Amino acid sequence: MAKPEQTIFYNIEESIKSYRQFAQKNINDEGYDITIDQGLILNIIQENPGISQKEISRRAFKDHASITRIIELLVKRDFLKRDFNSEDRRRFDLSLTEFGKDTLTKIEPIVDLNRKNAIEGVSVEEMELLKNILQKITANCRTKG
Amino acid sequence: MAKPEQTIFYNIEESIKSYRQFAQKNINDEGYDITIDQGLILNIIQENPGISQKEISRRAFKDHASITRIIELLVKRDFLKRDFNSEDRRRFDLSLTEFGKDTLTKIEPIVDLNRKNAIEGVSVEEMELLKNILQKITANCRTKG
DNA sequence: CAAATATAATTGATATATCACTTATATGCA
DNA sequence: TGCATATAAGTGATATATCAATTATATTTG
Repeated sequence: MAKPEQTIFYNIEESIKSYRQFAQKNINDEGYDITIDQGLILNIIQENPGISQKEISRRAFKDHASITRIIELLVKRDFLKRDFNSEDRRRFDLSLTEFGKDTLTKIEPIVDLNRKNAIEGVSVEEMELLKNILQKITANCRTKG
Repeated sequence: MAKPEQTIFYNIEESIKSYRQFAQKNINDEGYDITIDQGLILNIIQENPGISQKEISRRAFKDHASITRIIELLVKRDFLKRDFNSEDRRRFDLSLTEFGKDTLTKIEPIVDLNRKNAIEGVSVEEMELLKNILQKITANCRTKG
């Protein structure tokens, strides 16, 4: 087997883990007790009123079981409100609480800055290339899987 | 906040998750009950006799607590043998059992094929570019973190 | 040498990932 | 209408990630 360190998958893992660590640290350092995944889910819900958990799971690229549990936590921590959907009783209406909205508003600039800092020195063309290649890999894994 | 789906980090997450899913499925389909992380750790140990858990954690880009637990599992499942190190009693000597060696030998061609298939259609130049850009992102996150 | 410090590994707590299975409800079709 | 099937979400089991604190041992230094 080729040495794992020499494969591109190692670099991909390394970069995304570095980013997650970096992003989480900057949020914690500002005094917010929320994970980047939780923030991501809050953002998706706020931007897509009426969204189903299934659709959140697709957008966040997470398993629906994970979404169930993250939402549970978000409700427990009072970031999120969950009401039954009157039209489809299998579903729930998710909405941010005032505290959730407030927190999201405050962490958004941190998240934006994190992203900006992480890609500093990478040109627009490089970003396009990077995106295209990654999408090619994703497509390979999906079609062959 | 910019839409998460439009950031490069989304593409990175998407590609690495697709790859992991694809790779794991192909190993399971061949009848092996081992995770790709466990296989990775076995490979690192086999290729680096006498390696410490600390060093494994650095190479596998995993937290040392994760390594402790993965190794625990590998021992429990009889893939790995763990003896006290006579020179430094804080450390352990890790080595693959016959079953571990055998399993690794058998999954290696699958792993190689997985990697090959996942990057099909990506040129050598593109791979170099991809690697360089990812390393730039990693470096940004580390130096700014 | 003894105390301070550093290092290797473990543990506990919490969060997330993934799979398979289940439950509840909705929808489509005979 | 009534049953088969599809869909939304939850649950249980297991694996992994991360942080902080702890334990055991080694090394450094006064």
